[in-house]
Amino acid sequence: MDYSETLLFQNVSEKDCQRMLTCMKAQKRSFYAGEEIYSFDTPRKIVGILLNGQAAVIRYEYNGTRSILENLSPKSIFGEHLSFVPSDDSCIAVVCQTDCQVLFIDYQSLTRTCQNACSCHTQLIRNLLQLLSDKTRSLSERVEVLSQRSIREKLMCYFMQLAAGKNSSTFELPFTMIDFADFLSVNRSAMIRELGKMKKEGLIQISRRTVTLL
Amino acid sequence: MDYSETLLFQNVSEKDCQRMLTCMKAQKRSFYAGEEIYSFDTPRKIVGILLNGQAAVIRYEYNGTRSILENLSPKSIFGEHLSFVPSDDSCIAVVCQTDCQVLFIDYQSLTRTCQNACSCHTQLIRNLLQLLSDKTRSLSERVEVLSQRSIREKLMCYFMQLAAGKNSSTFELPFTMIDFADFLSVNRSAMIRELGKMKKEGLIQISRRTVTLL
DNA sequence: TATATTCTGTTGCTTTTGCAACTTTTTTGT
DNA sequence: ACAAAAAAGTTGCAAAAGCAACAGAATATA
Repeated sequence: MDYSETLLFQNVSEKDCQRMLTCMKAQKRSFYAGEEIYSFDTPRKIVGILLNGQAAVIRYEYNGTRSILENLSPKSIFGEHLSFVPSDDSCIAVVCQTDCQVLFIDYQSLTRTCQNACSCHTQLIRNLLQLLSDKTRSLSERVEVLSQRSIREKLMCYFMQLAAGKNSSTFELPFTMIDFADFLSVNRSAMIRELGKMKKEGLIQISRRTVTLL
Repeated sequence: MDYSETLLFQNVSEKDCQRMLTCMKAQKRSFYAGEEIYSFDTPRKIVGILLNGQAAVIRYEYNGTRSILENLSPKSIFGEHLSFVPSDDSCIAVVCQTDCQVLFIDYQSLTRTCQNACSCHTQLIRNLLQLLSDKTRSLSERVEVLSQRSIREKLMCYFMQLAAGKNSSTFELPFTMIDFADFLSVNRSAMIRELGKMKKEGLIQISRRTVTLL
């Protein structure tokens, strides 16, 4: 794998990159679809970077409710330092939806210049800044959707984000309907009912996972 | 003002600090309670750092709905690069709730080493990393609250965050009831009704803005 | 200190959402 | 190509949340 292709090692030579990976106790691991990648219940001082595949931060409430807190695409970063705190009656984990590969890095050695003082570490921190800034942005988008009051408003808000992202009024939903409802934190059948109404009212077109805003 | 007291200029000498502030076209501005500090409608390539006072990121929907997307305490960072995208039927702004002071910095010169190549710039980026990591964490907490399904669950989730933050089961709400409802994205009277029920059921004690978890 | 304004808390009614149980369609695995 | 499993979609009913119009309390202002 060419690590310099990942955002984190952007503008770092492959050679420096390998040296730093050792220095930072980096581990690459592969997971099968459905496997748990990371649990926030037993937090470790590491960050994970999704190299490829699709994953999600999921909260399982003990009453059976499931919520998708965050949808992770390749190059997303996650870890205890950056994220969620499980409560007494829930557990939170990163679960992969497709097979995927993850790079785990020790957070301390990532943010602090090591004794070997690799000059390229500065570049690394700059890259990390970019990753975090992206994460902030995606979490803000998430807050925008979830702070909408009705199911219809949540749907429209998210659709507009997807449309803006693709720069097109037609786009694909990255979820099954089940996951989509858990992502919006609403009841699945109520959501499908609302989608039906919006379709009938001529607000959207939707077939399978393809949506068009009208 | 001693800038080295702000998180951003932590471990930077006052002298270096002043030099960099010039280099990064930093501006300190004061605002009165209720004033708009920053609007996401006409985004500028700057970040703001709240030096003191209380502010909030607020979305005004044209149908009259108001939502508090984020609550900003001193040392919080905000700006176009990190945050919210207003839609066609809403506008988003940072509004201060008390008098406050804000430091505005050009984002480009903050993240890129300038020609003068101040050695201390590395420290600055490290500090910025910390600010962003804090922001990520607070946004994640926000997502956790908003992804709760019922008003009661939202209330309890937020109360537990406040309790964890103060390390005490008694804490103060940082809002009026009106703002609190807008923060949880729920109807005010429904929220107060629910608080009443929770009190009656012995889940919490509440008088004015002081809450105790039982 | 009187008056206006904002905030808090109540209540009945309406609308939306959630829930459960079900059928139909699609996907997966052998 | 078939069976089994998972996902998508429907519906009636129940529960929760929203809304509007209040009254009383607290706060600000003149």
